[in-house]
Amino acid sequence: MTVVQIEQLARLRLGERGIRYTRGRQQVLEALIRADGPRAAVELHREMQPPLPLSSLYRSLAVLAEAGVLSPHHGATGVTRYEPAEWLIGHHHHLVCVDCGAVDDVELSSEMEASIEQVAARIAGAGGYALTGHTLEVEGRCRLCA
Amino acid sequence: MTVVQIEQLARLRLGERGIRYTRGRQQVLEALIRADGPRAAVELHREMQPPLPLSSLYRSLAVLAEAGVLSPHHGATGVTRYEPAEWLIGHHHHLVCVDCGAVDDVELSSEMEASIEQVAARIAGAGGYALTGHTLEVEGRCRLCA
DNA sequence: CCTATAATGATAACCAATATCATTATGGAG
DNA sequence: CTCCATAATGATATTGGTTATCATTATAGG
Repeated sequence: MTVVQIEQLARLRLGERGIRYTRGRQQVLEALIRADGPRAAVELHREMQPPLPLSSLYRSLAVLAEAGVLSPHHGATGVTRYEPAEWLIGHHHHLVCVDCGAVDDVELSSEMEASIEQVAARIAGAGGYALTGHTLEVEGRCRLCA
Repeated sequence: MTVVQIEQLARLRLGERGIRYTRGRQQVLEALIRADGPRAAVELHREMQPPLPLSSLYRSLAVLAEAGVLSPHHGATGVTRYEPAEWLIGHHHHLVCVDCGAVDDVELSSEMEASIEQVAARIAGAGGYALTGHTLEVEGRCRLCA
């Protein structure tokens, strides 16, 4: 899936809900597509050119998440990171560095994914929950922090 | 493992580090042992009798986490929940309600746990990380929110 | 082109969490 | 047991990420 294709789908989804795909929101989504993992508002603000005002940035993130285009992830120290939703960039898991907090996206082979899904279904069933999703958070020390 | 046994181990660990196991810290740990899942400072504050001051409560949580007695978990809306570390209450996973935010602890059969560990090791290896741990977060809707 | 509505962005407000610091409690030495 | 050095407490102030407010600006449809 190319960047353009993803944007196409996102624009469509927003259109269905009467939400405009404005320049600012485009900037945010594109930055998140290019990033290879979840990013926080402050991080995006630093690396965006021109730098969207923080208030608009936060609102854009909230709007896009509300529309299901972005998924929020809650990391350490109370910061919320966002990335394009799974229906846009595919189902994946996260590899988190316990030292520096870096987050990498990881895709699994279908066999591994299947075994995890099976476990998740069992857990949900045992607890009387209606399963809606799962994430395997793998923690470790990245090469730089080793 | 009984509550008393867990407290014994915690007290020992604190003692090794020259940290006192005071009444306030005891209250916090006991409340978290009784709770069957992670709890936030505010939640503990509500259900503790007598209600430890929030400032002390936050500090106790930080001290106990720093000493490795508690593990922090970062949930939605930027709140941090704590629970006794796994070496005290055993390795487990979390079942999170996407609606009300309730969190239940779940233990897996050794076979399921083994398969997840295998996947985690693969992921860490592929990303060049030194594996330190993993958590499978299963999301669903609890019975009350169904 | 006009108008209704959505989006923006500067500013203020919010709230969980942390830092400060004077006071109190604790455990060991004498 | 008493004294003392040190740790812990708790009221208060502060921080920092995030959200709300609201006047201004931009956009889509008629």
